[in-house]
Amino acid sequence: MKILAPRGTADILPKDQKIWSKVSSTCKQIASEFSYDRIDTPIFENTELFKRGVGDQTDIVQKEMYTFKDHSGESITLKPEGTAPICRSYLQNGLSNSPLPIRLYYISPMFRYERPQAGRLRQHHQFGCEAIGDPSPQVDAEIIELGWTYISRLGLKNIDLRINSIGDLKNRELYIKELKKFLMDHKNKLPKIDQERLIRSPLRVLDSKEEVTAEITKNAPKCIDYLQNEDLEHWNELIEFLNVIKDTHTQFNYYIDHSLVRGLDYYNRTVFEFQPRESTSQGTILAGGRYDPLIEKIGGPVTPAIGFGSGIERMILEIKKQINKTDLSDKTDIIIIHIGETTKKSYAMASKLRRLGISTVLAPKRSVKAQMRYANNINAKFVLIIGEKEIKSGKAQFKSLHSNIEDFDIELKSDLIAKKFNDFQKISYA
RNA sequence: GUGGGCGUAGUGUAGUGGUUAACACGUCUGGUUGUGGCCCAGAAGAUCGAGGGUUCAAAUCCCUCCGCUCACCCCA
Repeated sequence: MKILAPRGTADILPKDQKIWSKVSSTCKQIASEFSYDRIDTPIFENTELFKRGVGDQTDIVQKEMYTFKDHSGESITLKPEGTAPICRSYLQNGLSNSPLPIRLYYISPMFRYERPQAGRLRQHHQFGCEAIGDPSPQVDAEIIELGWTYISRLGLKNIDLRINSIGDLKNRELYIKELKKFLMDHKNKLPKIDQERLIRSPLRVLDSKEEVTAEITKNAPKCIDYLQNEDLEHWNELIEFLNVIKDTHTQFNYYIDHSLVRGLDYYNRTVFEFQPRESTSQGTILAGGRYDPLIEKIGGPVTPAIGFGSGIERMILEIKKQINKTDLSDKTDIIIIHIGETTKKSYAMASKLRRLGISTVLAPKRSVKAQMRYANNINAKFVLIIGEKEIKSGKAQFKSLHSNIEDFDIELKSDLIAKKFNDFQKISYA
């Protein structure tokens, strides 16, 4: 029986490493532009953190966590999301004593026991940013702009921001009551699944995929109509900020989505998602919101905060969908072809060239024809041919496989070869 | 957790009861003596996802399991 990777996990193969490192270096670059500092928290945490932070009744905690007891009987959970651990670390390490808001980002694997499908894995990776300690809408705007900058820097087009406000707990309760009342009036017309949802979590009826329901909820009461005082002010001001962002980023586009509700308990006020315009069901590539109640829930002082998480695998899916597939794997700069009893000397030459920063391989010991074929098949840029003749004369043939540079002889000195190679590189980019 | 589709060489597919499972791409070798890409010839590579059952005979029919995939639930 072959051993396979566990369900819902994936190897990141050599051919994909280049795009992965491109995405993660973009994360770091953008975070740094916005002055966010990196933080890493452990892969696992005490289970209690997620129960209190994410919410005991959420699907994530109820059925999706990788939870186990360690040898001391402690209940441990592989992190299903990034925000609660950051807040835990923020409290534990006294980051609350730094000038607030503090700006943090992370890149980390996440674990959720779910049924895998396109864009959904049991282990996936998230890039996330959190700004802790500032209640004002300018930070909401900053976080959203950061997310947008990240997306557009990766070259993605046709991505929309959906945004909504779910206010605070009090007006949300009031709103839910009104929404329930409204939906009850149409209960008989609702599909079974939404009748159930109406009882379990009425907000979910809003983003139902049933057409009948969508038709009905068009006229449903809207959450933002129930915002009051500071919540309303916050919302209105955020919209102004969004318009500022729109003025400075040509492709930026947002729309208010009254059906947008998020599945984690800690959110309040601002919630948002970035989604490709033509996306399937797992299309959301970046999502977040304000989570002012969270830190208090896990035992800290009342502390406002906002952030987002972005799935790297989904991001890469979207990049692959949108951007022409050029061969992204690294190319060999020089391959050395060796004939006769020159293998040791050729080996030494490869070694020297590498130390000069040139990606070099020694061709496998086969016939010259086969070595050349190999050189071509791995897409090497140049070939250096070393035979007994060359060792005697001290000069070897240097040959380009792609450009129309003519073959020529070059002295068998690594620094000269390296220099020549680098000169050619410059020409080809000019 | 629920429901649909699918598992045949590295990859993509054909084959729907009957002799050594086919094709394309990829890989390797060769097409005289030390030169790639095109072309030609050849080779290697598959316990037909696993286990069980029906049958004289199973890749093909049935059952179970595993995996992939799509949708739902939910989410990045």
